[in-house]
Amino acid sequence: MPVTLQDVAREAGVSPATASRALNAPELVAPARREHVRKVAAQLGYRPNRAARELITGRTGNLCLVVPDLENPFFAAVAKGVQARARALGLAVVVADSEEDGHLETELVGRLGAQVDGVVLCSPRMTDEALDEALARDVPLLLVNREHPGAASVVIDNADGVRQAVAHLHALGHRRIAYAGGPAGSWSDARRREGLHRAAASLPGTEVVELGHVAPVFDGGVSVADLVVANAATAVLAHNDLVALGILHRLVARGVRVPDDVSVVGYDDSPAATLVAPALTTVRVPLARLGRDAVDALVNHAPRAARRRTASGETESPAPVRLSVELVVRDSTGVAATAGDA
Amino acid sequence: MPVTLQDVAREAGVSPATASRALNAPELVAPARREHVRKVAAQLGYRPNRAARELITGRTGNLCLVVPDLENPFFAAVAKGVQARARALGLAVVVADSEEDGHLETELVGRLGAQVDGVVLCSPRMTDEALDEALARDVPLLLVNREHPGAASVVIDNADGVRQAVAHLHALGHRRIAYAGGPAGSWSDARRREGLHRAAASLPGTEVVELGHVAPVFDGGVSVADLVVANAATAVLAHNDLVALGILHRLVARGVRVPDDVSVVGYDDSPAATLVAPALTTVRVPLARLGRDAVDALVNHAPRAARRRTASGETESPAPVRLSVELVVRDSTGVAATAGDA
DNA sequence: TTGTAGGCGTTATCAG
DNA sequence: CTGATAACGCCTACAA
Repeated sequence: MPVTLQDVAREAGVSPATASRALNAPELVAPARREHVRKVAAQLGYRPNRAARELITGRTGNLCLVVPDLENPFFAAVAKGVQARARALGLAVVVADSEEDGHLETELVGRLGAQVDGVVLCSPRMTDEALDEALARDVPLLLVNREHPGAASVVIDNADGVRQAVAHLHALGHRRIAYAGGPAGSWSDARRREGLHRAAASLPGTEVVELGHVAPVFDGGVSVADLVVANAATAVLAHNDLVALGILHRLVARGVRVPDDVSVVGYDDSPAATLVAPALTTVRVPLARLGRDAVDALVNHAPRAARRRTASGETESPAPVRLSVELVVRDSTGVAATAGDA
Repeated sequence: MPVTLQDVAREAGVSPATASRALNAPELVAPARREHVRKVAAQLGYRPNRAARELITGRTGNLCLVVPDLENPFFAAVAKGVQARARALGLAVVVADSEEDGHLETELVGRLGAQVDGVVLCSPRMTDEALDEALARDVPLLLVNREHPGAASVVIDNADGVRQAVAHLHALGHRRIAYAGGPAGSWSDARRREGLHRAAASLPGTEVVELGHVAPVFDGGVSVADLVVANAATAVLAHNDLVALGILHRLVARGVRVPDDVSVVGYDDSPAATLVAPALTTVRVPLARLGRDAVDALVNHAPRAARRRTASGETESPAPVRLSVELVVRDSTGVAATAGDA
């Protein structure tokens, strides 16, 4: 039987209203009383009942974070950032793992969205239509790693990351570069593909070999590594570090030397990137900041309806927060001894 | 303005009480009415207000999970398991990262514990005293990876894991085995140390070199690798895979060959273990199951007071759920060519 | 500056 | 089997 505000009020010899104000609106209460009430509350170990408060204020003090895979270091890092920033704001975080499944994701947003003040939806796998529906609910929704008309979002400069990677590989002499893309339907993958082709086009003599869509995990990389060799590419750019690591693994197992025969570049600079030797050259993404900024954007900006309508009736997106990325060169690209010969 | 139960009741032409029962206790309502109410509720898109329900039932439908570090693959995997099982039970999970800090951990349990139906506390860093206090609150608490008098817990057979690892190393010819232990105060580390010395004692001629307490992350491993060499150990057992990977990394960087010069064994078999070449020999822990069983134990077993008092007045712990572990031999131990020479 | 009173949406208790 | 009615703990006009 927990201590209620009534208990505090009685013990402090004031009315419940005064007790409430002493704790939530200190400036409305005479200093002496205020302090007295607060002291009593502390002594009694009073904890406000969130349900009661929520019932009347409509606010839960909870955020929800939905990610495709908690074990993926990328999402783990974002989750950590979200968690930290939310805590600093006095908010708790309900986390849900959608298992890379757009349908489950949609269901989770619907179910959990009803009991929180806002939802951070990270790298959504759901369709644009499903996103529209989710947006239509009255929960503030913030997208990480995807843009969508009418939705607030925090993204990274996907295209610039691949541009930097390709420029680096080109400088090393590579002319035939394979791309192990992300999951089919991945928004960031589409952005990177665009960036990749644009970058290649601006670098004369550079060819891109598309390896198709790859599961964004280690085994996904393992399964496409042979295609890199079969296509006579001298370098490969992977959708994320895990895929890059898988490629690296398979390449080494086949006796292909990295980076002498083939250079490998990852994306994210997740903690996994430095676990291996050769260490992964990768595009560093400000992971924790992605999470922190997502919370800030959600709290400050996306109050209820992120979308607005212009005079002409079109839906207008709030400008996405766009974070820059930076190539980190390590051993997995090195200087490609044979690249020029290809 | 969401649809309330009142709306449903009015629309269906029944009282709120009947509407409530039709949805939550179907057997108490005449079939025809029951279906009618349910249909109306569905049409109106009725969603029960959790706050109102919680206010009267006292149950939140939320669990809380506190881990030292979300980015550690061990905890990420446990979190994933907790998350999955909770969802299957219709529960949401509030996740908190304690940043390996016992004080923060204590605070989080206190703060979040008040708003959930139970807390899964994973690898607690807090003191026994703090644990006692946490247990004294009226939130069911379940410990993962730690035992404590009066607390329900799900653990692994820590000692048996090191026993298997040492037996393996011994069979390979190793006689001088270094141990890179976990964080100071870590319960599982203490269990493993015990197991280590017992195992070594039963294997004649085997010496254990204690390397002290190591931060349970990659860099922790990097920082103790040199001690392995300095102590002329031919094998090293690490507190977890991350530490093992750090050791591996530094060893390779120094030109020490693995496993030819030194064998390395990890613990957990987290996803990181297979990221490298040589792949890590490690003690496989059923990570997802740890999370699932934790939720099950919390829900089924730890209703309010996990502790009971015996006739004699002692506190009695419910028997911990103990999961077995299994050594997975991979390339990082191999056959130690020089081990016998040491 | 403080107290009183009403109600947020649900479920539980009872009477019918 | 069904329907009033009373809480649950808190906040917030409104009145004093």
